[in-house]
Amino acid sequence: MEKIDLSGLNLPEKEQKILEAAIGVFSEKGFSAATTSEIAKNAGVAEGTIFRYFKTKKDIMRGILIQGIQLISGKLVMEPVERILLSSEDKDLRTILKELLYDRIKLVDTVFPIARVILTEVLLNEEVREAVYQNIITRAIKDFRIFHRKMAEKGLMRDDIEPEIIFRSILGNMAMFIAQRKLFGDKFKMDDLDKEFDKLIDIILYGLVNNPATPPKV
Amino acid sequence: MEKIDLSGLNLPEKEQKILEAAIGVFSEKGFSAATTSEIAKNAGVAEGTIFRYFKTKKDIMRGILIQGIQLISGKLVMEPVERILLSSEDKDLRTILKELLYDRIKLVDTVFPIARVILTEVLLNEEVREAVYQNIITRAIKDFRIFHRKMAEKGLMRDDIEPEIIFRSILGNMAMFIAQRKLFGDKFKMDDLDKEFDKLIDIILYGLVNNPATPPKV
Amino acid sequence: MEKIDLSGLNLPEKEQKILEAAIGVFSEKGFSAATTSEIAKNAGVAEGTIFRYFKTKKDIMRGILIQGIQLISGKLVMEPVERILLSSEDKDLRTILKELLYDRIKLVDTVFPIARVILTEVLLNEEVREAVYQNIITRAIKDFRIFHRKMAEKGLMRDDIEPEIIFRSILGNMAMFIAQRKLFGDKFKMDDLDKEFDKLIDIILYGLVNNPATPPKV
Amino acid sequence: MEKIDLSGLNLPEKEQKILEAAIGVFSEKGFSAATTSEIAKNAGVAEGTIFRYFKTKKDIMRGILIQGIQLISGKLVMEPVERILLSSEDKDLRTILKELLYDRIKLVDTVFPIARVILTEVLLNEEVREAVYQNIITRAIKDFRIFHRKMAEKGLMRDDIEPEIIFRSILGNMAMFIAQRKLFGDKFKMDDLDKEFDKLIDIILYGLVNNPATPPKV
DNA sequence: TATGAATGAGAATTCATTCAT
DNA sequence: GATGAATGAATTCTCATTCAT
Repeated sequence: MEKIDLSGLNLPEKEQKILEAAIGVFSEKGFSAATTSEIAKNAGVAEGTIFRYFKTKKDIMRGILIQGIQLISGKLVMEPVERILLSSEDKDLRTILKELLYDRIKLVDTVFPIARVILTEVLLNEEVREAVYQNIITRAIKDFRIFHRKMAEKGLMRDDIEPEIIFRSILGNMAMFIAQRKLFGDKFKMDDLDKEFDKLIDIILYGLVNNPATPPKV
Repeated sequence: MEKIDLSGLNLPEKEQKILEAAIGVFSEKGFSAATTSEIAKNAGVAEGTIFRYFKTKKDIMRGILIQGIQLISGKLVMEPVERILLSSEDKDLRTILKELLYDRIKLVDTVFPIARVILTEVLLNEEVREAVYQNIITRAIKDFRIFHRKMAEKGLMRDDIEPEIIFRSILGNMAMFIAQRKLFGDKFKMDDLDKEFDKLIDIILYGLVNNPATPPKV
Repeated sequence: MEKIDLSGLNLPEKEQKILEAAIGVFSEKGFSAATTSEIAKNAGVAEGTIFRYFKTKKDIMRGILIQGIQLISGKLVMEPVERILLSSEDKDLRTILKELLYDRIKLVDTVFPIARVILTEVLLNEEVREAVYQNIITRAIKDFRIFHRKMAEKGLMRDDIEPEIIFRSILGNMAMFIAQRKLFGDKFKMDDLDKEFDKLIDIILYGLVNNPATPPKV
Repeated sequence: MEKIDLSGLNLPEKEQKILEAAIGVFSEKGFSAATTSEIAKNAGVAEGTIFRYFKTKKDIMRGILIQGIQLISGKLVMEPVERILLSSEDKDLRTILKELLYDRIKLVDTVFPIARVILTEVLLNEEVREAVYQNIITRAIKDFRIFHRKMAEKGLMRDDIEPEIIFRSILGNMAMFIAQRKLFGDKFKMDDLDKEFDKLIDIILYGLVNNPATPPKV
């Protein structure tokens, strides 16, 4: 079972173990099909112990979402984006994007289980949707807007379409790329990761039209 | 509750009712949290009746997937794509795409519940993933390849990147667009659908770079 | 285990069996210490069956209280009292009381388990107290008031003390008599029931003072 | 929460606190529904500490019963009755009874929680019934017999009925009076306590018959 | 001695599935 | 075929009790 490391969060040892185990089980079976008995076994604690840390099974999910959203909106979104925004002064868009994507995709790779838990819940649960929107999406969009303005001012990014829509497109491209790798990875022969990235970025940057003005790919 | 119409499939009346009800309940609660009792109530049959048509609850899901995949790969993928391929001789790519998307998005709108059921299962269930891959994805890619070759030959679509990747990009853009509308629809003020489509297509076609060669949008 | 017969209530067969079993178990162990598993076993049904008839264990208690209060306020209080009131025209108070007590005590004997359940709950549960007060006590007092007025008019019952207080005294005497028999029955050698009744009534009628005017007991 | 003071018993401080807390919780919820965790919280000790003083939860109940019975049979029964027996030489029965009742009822008022615990257990538990019988009832009856003989010799109390039965009647009257006050106190408008006592005693002494020989009440 | 985290047996409750009608 | 009452295995959750610190 894939395990995600929450040791950076300074939770009590058992709580951390329970959350990590729960992420694994929820990720594989979904919330309803997961049992507290299996979570306990995977966490290496007694079933009763779970309920000392989480009043109900639902509260375990809440715990995951809180930690997951924190993890994602912290490490995953805010920090690297700000880092890249600050250091991107003299790089071209392709380089920046590639750097960004590299970082992002590696990260998503490591947080895939928790991301899948969140995604499944987003599909089924209005409340979680709201939380994700408030805590992840709005912050990401805010960050992207700043980045977009900077790029647009330099003439590197189009300005005729709202940044939200551009952001959505980037997200869609990346999400599909990740989905393909994680869910159907064995079914597509892929080039090495670097070449894949170049193609992905190329599409994101220039679209699918055969444009003579398109600069040559790396 | 959203209801999907399976009357085109010539199933026995009760079986069809049960499937339609199950799609609704599975879509809202997920497979495990859905109860056969609620499905029965929504279908207007006795709980026992369900088990005359489906040996187990899992078999209901199988029934949905079979019908859903059939529905999607039939009405949703093959037929319209072929229609567009045959009639696209003298249209430019934007027109074709817009037509295609219009159709697709309307369709996805109507089959959203079943799509959500399939998507959730794809996330959790290797077996379903396999079925979806075999029945939907490969067929769609095969179709797209034909379309791509035609477009590339006319110089309307780039040829330097594999059609699978182009297809993935289109899919990612569309999926994100739909997800935004269906899951967070109340949170974004949108233009009217037509303008949204234009922007979406514009991004798909030309990417996010501020390219002087980009033709003016409608 | 003592069993009470609820067949006069026209409940569904299983519901009746469950209630009867629950009365037995609640009566012996109290509500909290009773388990649904034991109730099921005593009722001869599967544990799950209980929850088709009663949503929760608390609802079983509610069912008992409803049936019990109905039973008591119907058969136990209203009907016989009215019967005795109507037929008491030419009897003296001792005869009436004896008749009344005979009837009451036999009845209480048969409904002892349910009475014990109600009594225990009355001690612990404000809500039940309220229900008992509304449904049993007020009705009993109302009846007694009518009876008291009639007796007082004939000069057979004292009129210088509120009927509620007289009623309370009768109740207290009877309750203690029953409690002694049911809870400590093996510890006191008793005369035969008839003699016991005479003494009980004698005390109720004339008190404990050595009153020369006291008529000779039977 | 009502708290009973056990400081006269010279128990270790923590044991006393635990017993006092347990009386409160048992009295409100009954034995089974009470949790050791709540007892610990109310006692201001850790949950584990309870089990240093009492091997099991049942042993807490045993501790309460032992202390309670001791308390009742000591302070409540023996001492005051003896006091009254010794000092009653020249008082009439009404005065003696009133004095006795005043004392008793005040006392019962203060020990209501523990009395409720004992009563509930008496209803459910044969063992406790036995202990109460041996330690409280027989002693009380023995005392009352002495009192009764003295009164009967003076011609103040009837001699034609066994003292046990007279005692039972007094007890029943008092118990019902207390029950009404404690359990349904808010539902009956009462006179002031003194008048209530007079009526109660009047009924106990003279019964409910309209007896011309009955002396006028105070 | 006191603590309170951890335990796990046992309780209430749910629900897919069966089957007599 | 259709029904829905009955089932009981499985699940979540509680809580008395233990024990390392």
